[in-house]
Amino acid sequence: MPRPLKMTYGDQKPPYSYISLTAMAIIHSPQRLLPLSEIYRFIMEQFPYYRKNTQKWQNSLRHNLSFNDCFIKVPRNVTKAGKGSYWTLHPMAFDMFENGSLLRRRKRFRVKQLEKDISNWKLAAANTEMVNHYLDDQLTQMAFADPSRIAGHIPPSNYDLGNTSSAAQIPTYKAVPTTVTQLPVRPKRAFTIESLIAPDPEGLAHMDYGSPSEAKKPPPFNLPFNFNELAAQYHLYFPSFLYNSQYGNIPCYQKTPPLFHNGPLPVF
DNA sequence: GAATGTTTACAGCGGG
DNA sequence: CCCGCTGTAAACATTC
Repeated sequence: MPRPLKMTYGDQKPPYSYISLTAMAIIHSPQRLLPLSEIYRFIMEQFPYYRKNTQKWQNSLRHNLSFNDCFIKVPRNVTKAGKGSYWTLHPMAFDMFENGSLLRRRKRFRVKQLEKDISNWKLAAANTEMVNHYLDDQLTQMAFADPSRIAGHIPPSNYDLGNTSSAAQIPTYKAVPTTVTQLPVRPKRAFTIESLIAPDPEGLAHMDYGSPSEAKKPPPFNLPFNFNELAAQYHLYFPSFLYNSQYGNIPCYQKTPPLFHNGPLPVF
């Protein structure tokens, strides 16, 4: 029986791990994307315990950001100077916590190395098409050099959170034009004819995911913190962007707004 | 120099 | 007892 959580902790240490605290901060930011300093600030504002001994716990927190695959470093826009990167949550990291509780993770979230590489490359490439094409070339060369190294690492289609097609994407090692498909997320529904043909619930059918100016507001911050609830919302805010590469559909672990559209690149 | 990020090491704890 | 998760410390590199 889990210990009931209080709504405030005063100067007492809250029962959340650094991973949980960081996840809270990120999810409660309007863009689900925060620089390190803002993560610190959120934690200090919400939990007075962390207003002291800042050197110690901030070192631990940085260690967690680097060490855990569930956090993704997003490079700053190259045209926007500033120190440090932005951090976000890996979209597939949401089932880490038991019953939505942030007290202790069920299982550490890990990403296979090559998948991590692809993800990081895409993020690193987000700011310039030129870099993006360069990295595609690198992947192509890698695949030609040693296809077996790629094959076992291609994410299955269930990484596409909004797509109902089931066929896993098989890498073909054939150069194809690079395009990006943005798929709006449709909420899961019962597998019945009536349910499947019914229109999306009001407010979801016409949701615009793509406009930078319409960054969705974060949900209000309340304790105890229900991770599952917010995770569900997170996927509404961040539909999966499938990157149609020569290896099949690779998810782009990117935040809204979509970074590979034709308009001006967003400035973080 | 300070902030940020990476890595290694180790200890405590709980579960299997 | 082993293993995995977490917290802590520390060294070091990078960037502004």
